[in-house]
Amino acid sequence: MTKVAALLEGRGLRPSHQRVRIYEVLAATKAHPSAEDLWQALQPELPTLSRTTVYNTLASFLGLGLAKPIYIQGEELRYDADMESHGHFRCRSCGRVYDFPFGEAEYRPRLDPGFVPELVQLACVGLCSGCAKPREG
Amino acid sequence: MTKVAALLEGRGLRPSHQRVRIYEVLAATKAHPSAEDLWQALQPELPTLSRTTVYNTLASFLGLGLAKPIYIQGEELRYDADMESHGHFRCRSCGRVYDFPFGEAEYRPRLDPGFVPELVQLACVGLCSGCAKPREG
DNA sequence: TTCTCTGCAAACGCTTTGCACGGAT
DNA sequence: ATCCGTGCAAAGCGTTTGCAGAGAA
Repeated sequence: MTKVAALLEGRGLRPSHQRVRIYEVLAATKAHPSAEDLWQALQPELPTLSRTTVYNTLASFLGLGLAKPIYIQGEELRYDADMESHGHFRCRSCGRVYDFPFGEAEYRPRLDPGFVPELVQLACVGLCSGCAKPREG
Repeated sequence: MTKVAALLEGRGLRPSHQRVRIYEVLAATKAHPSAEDLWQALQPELPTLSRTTVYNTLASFLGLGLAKPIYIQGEELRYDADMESHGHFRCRSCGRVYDFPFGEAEYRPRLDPGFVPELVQLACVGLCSGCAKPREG
């Protein structure tokens, strides 16, 4: 039993080959893949894998706290197996999404009394270091 | 010529009755309406108004800096005619979206060197004052 | 056998596009 | 007469749902 299989089983999810591989691919990347990205990445080794299974599996991961959804400006939903609190920076030139650290404490919103924040998300759009200075370097 | 008509004309947009009314309804609310919301709100007075026109018009407003798009956790796109910088709080119980003040300066993300943020968005999900303490008051 | 998982196909909700009519310049 | 604006209908995209067959327990 692999580590990932044990992890899934520990959350009450049967560690099917599909689920294990979807989790492994998701956890191995920092590219914040969409469902489609994951499906494409797995096509070579699992040519019969259906998008439905990817969607189903990702939905289970979200419910079980194994992954977080990343909503970026009306784009397709992306997923992240890194459960640490962090912000996301999307480069408007190359489209890549980068993490950056942030403690929720330092971005505490100035809400009216009685409002209870449960989730604080910080998102940036701009130019990444690679795209901002193409002539330097 | 009304104030709104002049505003639209000043941006090079012909102040048709539809456009003027869409802008007026958008500017008069703090509810961050979706295209569908605006279309519904205008049905009584403009029963022939099409959704397409609402979408077209809102797209022009965005392009001309007359409104801002609000992307909330995979929900339908909402619009805001308030161009001031502010965060959005969505109550997960009642679904309402509230503004809260924030200067981008106080939420400056800790990005790696070379990254150039152009837009910083802070979004919260939680319970609003009305839903957080239903028994008090 | 029973129950979950899988995956095809169809439906779905929001948004965009193609196109033709109509009204303004 | 020429444009731009409008609005119907259809397409598009990401995602969800219905259902039947496959596979594990």
